[in-house]
Amino acid sequence: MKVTIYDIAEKAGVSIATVSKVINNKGRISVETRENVLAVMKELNYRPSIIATALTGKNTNTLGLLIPDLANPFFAELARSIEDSAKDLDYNVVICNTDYSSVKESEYIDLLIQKQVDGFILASGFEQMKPVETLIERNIPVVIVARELPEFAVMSVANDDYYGGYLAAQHLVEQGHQYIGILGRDLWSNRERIRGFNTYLEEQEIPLWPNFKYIEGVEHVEEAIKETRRLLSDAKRPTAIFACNDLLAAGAIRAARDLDFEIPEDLAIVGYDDTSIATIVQPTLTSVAQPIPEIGAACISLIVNKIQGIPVQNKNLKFNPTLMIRQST
Amino acid sequence: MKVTIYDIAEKAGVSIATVSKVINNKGRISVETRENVLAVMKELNYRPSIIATALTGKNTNTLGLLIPDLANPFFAELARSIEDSAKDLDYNVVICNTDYSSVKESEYIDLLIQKQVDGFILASGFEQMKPVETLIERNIPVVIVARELPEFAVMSVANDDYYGGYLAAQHLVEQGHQYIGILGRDLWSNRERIRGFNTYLEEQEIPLWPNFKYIEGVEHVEEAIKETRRLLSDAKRPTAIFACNDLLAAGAIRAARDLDFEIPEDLAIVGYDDTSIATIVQPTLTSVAQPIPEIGAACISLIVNKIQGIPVQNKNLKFNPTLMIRQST
DNA sequence: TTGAAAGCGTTACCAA
DNA sequence: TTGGTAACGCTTTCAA
Repeated sequence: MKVTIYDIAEKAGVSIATVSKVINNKGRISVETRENVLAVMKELNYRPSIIATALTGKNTNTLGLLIPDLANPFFAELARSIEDSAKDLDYNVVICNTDYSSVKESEYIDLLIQKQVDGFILASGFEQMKPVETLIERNIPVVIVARELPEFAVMSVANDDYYGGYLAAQHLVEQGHQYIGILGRDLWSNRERIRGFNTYLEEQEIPLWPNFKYIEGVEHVEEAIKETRRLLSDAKRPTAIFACNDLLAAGAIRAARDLDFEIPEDLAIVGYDDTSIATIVQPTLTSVAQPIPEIGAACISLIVNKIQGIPVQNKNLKFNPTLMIRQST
Repeated sequence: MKVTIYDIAEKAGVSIATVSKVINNKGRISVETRENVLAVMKELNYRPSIIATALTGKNTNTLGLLIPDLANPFFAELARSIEDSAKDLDYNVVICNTDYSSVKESEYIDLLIQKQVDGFILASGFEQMKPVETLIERNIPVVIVARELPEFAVMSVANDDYYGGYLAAQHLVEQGHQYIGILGRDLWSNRERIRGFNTYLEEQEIPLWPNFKYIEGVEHVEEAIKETRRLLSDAKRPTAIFACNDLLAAGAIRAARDLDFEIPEDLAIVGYDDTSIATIVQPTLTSVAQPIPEIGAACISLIVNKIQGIPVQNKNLKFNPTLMIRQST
């Protein structure tokens, strides 16, 4: 049923080798034969099997993307921008949700290796390094996005989390806040954000939040509500909150309003990622913006160059975040 | 570098045919040989190449998912639930954004056919039917999700849009509203939702909104803000708005508040999809809920059964939406 | 119970 | 400029 290179060869009265050459624009073929073959291909609506092609050692033009959770708007927007950029270069993306689970990370990597994807874009947490090492050992192109792995010589794309945290602190302090709560899960990128945040406070000789706790669990909004309640019920409550992503910030806003705190008068809030959430919440959310489309494009550009053997100068791209000031501060 | 069936065969001192049989649990193999081969496979960390397997006519265990826009939380959540369910059955999902573009729909379908995906889940608009017909003619499994194609004998999974619209109308009318604006793009599902909505109004002999216009453009929130402004500046302004998705509803909320309308006192708003947005906005949003996890699971179940040749009784699944009442009404 | 060999749709080398 | 053919890694049929 399916039309193969043999059908084309037969109908065009040439060998399959010749057909293969015109498909790939290789070798020397007379104009006539080429046009003839092309015509037959069009007539029969021929499409080479990528499967068969891949078996001979060529690429599958497929990339694996490991992401913690598509339902988190930041990752959805990142996945979207990666997919868009991939399409421009004729690549497809297999998206896998890991839920921050090391087991799933490892399973998916195994599976996608089996499927012979040309490269991996890792946006998952990877607190566990073994699967990534496997990739590197096997010399499979990898780009890490939204975090860094200084221990490895892998390509990476990220925003400068440290600087983003620094920006957030600076903004809040300039607004007169001294006592600032922090909301975030225990992830590499958040640790960086908090490190940048605290650095600014230290520079200003402002004491750090005394009983900071990382948030557990994946239900961002719910967790943030719970934790914000705790912070606000403190004897000496914070006048501002820095949330390590917009979802957490949305939870903080909700909790604050439930307790009849006015934002930003009684409590200022800064989020991170500047996703669509930031303009949907009320009041709109001041948030540290990552240039998501640029990040996505950079991932694809890095990995495709690597796949095609094109040397790149800078293998570790870092974009500057910017502070989007809105009503919440 | 890569370990193949030949390596296993050699090291185990058997033929590749034997190895293949133990891999697939076929034919009759002595316990000893089987265990020996298994041991060697484990030792060499052997993984069959899915590419090579596929070339022999077997499945790729990969599904194509065409979605209009991952950045829309409804589709992100749907994609996530589909991916989750797929993983449970050892399938991977290639996610493609179409931006509601017929050209992209068609390009992606072509490409994924070339890549020999085992089936397609179509959540994109498909106002243009040709690509879908191609799939059907080629006898490639397809399930349509979030809309129906009564013209075709394809499998489908959806919520009952007509009933969802009806529910929304009923709720608003019961709250005393008579003059209700509608926000929605011109899509099949929205036409159904609006049809259901209007049916209820007609049953109650309430006149329909006189100058209804479908919304254009993809920037949901922005478009909704613009259109809501228009509605609210009308001489006889609506007291309620039914938005065909939560993003539009969020835009309506923003526009209303910008104009100092109190919600729900001055303007009630009902959304659709009950995505995470509904509990993030302020006030929280009354929304017609689709059972997204069930819908995702149903898609995968239908298509995998079809792929594996397992007959299914009901090829067109319809889930009942439910109304989640919150602060906006 | 095991294995030889053909076949899946391509590519690429080497001859012609 | 063209074509024959081995090779890619696996499955499957048929013999042994």
